[in-house]
Amino acid sequence: MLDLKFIRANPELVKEGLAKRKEDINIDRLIELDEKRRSLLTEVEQLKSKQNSVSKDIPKLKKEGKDVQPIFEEMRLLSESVKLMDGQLKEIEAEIQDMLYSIPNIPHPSVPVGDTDEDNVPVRHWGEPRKFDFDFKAHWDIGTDLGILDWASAGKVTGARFTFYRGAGAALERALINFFIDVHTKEHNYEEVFPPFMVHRNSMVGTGQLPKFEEDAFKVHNTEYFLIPTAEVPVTNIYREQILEPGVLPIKHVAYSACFRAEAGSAGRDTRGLIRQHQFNKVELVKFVEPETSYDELETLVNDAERILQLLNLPYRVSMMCTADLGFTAAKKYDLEVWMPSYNRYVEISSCSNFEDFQARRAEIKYRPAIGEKARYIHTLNGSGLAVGRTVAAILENYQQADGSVVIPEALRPYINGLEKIEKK
RNA sequence: GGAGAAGUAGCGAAGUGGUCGUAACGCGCCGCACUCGAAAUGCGGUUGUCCGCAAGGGCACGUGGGUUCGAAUCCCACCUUCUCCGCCA
Repeated sequence: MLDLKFIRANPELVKEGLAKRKEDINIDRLIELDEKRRSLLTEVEQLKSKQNSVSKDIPKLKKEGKDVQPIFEEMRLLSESVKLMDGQLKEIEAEIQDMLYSIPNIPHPSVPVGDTDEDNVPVRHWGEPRKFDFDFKAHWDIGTDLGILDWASAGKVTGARFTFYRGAGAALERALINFFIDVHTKEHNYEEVFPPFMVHRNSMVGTGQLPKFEEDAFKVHNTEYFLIPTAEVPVTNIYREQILEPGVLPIKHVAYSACFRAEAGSAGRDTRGLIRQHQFNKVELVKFVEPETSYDELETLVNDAERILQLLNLPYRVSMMCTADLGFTAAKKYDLEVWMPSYNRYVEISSCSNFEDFQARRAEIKYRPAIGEKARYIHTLNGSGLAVGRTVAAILENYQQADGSVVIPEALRPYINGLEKIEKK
């Protein structure tokens, strides 16, 4: 959410930002509503002030034995017009709030303007895509052939876009989760959190999934709860409606969670394999930082996520997302994209974003720079560190052997009982 | 799921229809004094937010409604926490 005062003071800047995103939102209408609101507010507050001062005098007058009935009559009328105006005010404020909730973040000046993912800008590459001297397979075939990914059972038990991991596959998934968390807690100093996988509506609004993207989320029947699309939601909302004390920033959390996404509008895309599931595992990094440091923190966040791919020796590249791929809440976003032989391209495995104060303003997260100073909004950032299912896919494809087996990356072996290779039984 | 109790400043807590919510009192925190320094003591300060250039004003006692000239206080609904019972991994 943008600051209404900022919009009021910089309407052209906001319009430019929206134009870069091809968003058509009537900012003039918003400013007009804001003006209406403020004049109505001034008016009703004057009436309330009168109400208060008269109310204060009534006990005195009563004590003096004066007749207060005429004053009651007058005040009743006053009270009625206050109620009426409060009602109008509430309507205007609701409309303003709706608009503010639907305005995306303004892209950072360094973000390239673009129309499609083709306009994203590769920043750096790491590792070389492997040259195969045999007919390599896609991960869904590798997984099926090794008996470690069971699509058929998941289809029967639940439906499309779900899978069973079996045997060494299940162990691999579990090992990756532990490996990721260990690297981030031990090497990068993140505090581990294990969050609830369901949250209520306010939390989803706080991080920006709602109200605009309700069709992307799974809502739990008979409750007001939503299945989380990412651990970002519960973890960021830990600090909702809070003023953080001086000295506690930066706060860094790493959280494993299952993630649930309806994938509305993605029918027919990536239907095979682990790339686009309704449920997947992810280890998420979330940072709460002072505004002055947030862009430096974004760079280290990306580095923290990259470290995992380097340890696993998976070739990847880092891309800066253009305005078309930025997402609603981000001011700037880097994707880590891992080389996926079956796609013959790099595939997103982590998104790292700086939201600046966009989420903090929605979720009311502030900090006090020093004792006695005024509270300010913090900046929030998060990034995948990494998506687990996609990592399994990348390992299966990049580490496959001519005989159909898959070598386990060395760094991972301590987490999977020293297993060196997954072979067909 | 059933019964009961409770939600007021960073924490504890007073206030049960008005003239103390810039919210008693206590703790904590900040400053000053005393001290070589510290402790103790004393004095002062210490919520957030909105409108406004300012002066000033509005709002907030878990949340949302209602009653009333006036609500922390009365009524209704909901949320959360605690205790007991039931059930359960």
